[in-house]
Amino acid sequence: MDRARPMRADAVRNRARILSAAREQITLLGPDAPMDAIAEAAGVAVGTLYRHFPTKTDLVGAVIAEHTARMAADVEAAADRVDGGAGALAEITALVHRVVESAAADRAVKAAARELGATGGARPYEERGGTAMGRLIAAARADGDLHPDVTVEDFLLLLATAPTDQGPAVRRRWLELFLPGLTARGRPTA
Amino acid sequence: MDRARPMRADAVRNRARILSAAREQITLLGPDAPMDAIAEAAGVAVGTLYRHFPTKTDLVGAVIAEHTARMAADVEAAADRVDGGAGALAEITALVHRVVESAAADRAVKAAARELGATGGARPYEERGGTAMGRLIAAARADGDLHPDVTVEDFLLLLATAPTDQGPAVRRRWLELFLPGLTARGRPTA
DNA sequence: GGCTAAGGTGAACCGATACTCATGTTTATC
DNA sequence: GATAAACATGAGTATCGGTTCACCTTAGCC
Repeated sequence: MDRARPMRADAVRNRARILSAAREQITLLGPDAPMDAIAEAAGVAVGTLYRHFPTKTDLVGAVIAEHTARMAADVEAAADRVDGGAGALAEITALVHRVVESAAADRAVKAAARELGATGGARPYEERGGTAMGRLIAAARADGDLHPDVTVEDFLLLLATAPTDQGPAVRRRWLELFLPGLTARGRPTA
Repeated sequence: MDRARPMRADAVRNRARILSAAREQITLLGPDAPMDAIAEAAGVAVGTLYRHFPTKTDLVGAVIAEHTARMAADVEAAADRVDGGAGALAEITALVHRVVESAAADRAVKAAARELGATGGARPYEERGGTAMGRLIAAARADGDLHPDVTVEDFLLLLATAPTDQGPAVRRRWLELFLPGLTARGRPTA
């Protein structure tokens, strides 16, 4: 593979512009942002857009794949810091706050993805993030800071249900209510 | 007011059928269920549908108003039981489970309402529900079972973020994680 | 039973939006 | 700097869904 000759320079540039414009316009106009608007924002004709992404589902999928990759990298970095001796629970708490804010910023993109059934190429990143999250959970549990039955799925649930359509203050309050259910002190083991 | 003569019998019947069909079709086909599908399911022509509800927003608004009324009645009943001597925290817990399941059943309707900005005539019911919820909170706090800083808004946040797009088991787990943040034992007062 | 206003009908209208394709332009290679 | 393969263009197509309206039907009252 990789037999094909490299993309032409202008094609590379346009592809990047389209991805950026898609994220921008979806955030601005909502999940139903028209392809025409995305094309115009990218400074490109619709036909070009469709050359790079044959379908809107493909385009949105590519945008969430980028998002997921960023998230996964953040989780991995946190797990690495914990391996380096940092406090696991503190890392998790800070990470969760960051990830939730990040999800809120891209909430329209996620809505578009759900609406279209777009998974893009996000799957591998999801797995990497999940693995790293598992490391963090194990470390925090070893410290005795996390309730023993807490799993990666619980954190995905947290991520999936965070109030992304409200302000940061609401999310902080929400986490203040949610996180105790995950910690050892917050919820009795019984 | 109420000066107008009563609705014709067939009009009353059709109105009810339309509301029922709307709920059914939106649940079945998603938030974007076409008006034509709703009309057909109601056994009525589109024109009739538009006679009763001039706009899709009005129709969806009427459906969520019904939903909200049911919820509010449930909250008030619980508050009344607590006034009658029932345990406040237990009532709240059971209530929250019921309300969340109910919200899950009508999740597509709520999505449609959000999408259209339809508030319908739900406002008064929201207020009645809020007032009753306040009574429940006060009672539970008096029992020393609820964290002192918990408000009605916190419960609205819970309701707004419940994972309605997943199975009941996931919601049970989610509540298991969330509720400790509201109780006195679950979260340190410090 | 006949009258009339309230109610019902559904084909047609209209705007929006994802997607196509015939044609023109540019990059990269020799 | 000429050539061919990539790439870009954007007017046009197809479809879909909310809404309208001129005309028909029926309930309810005398």
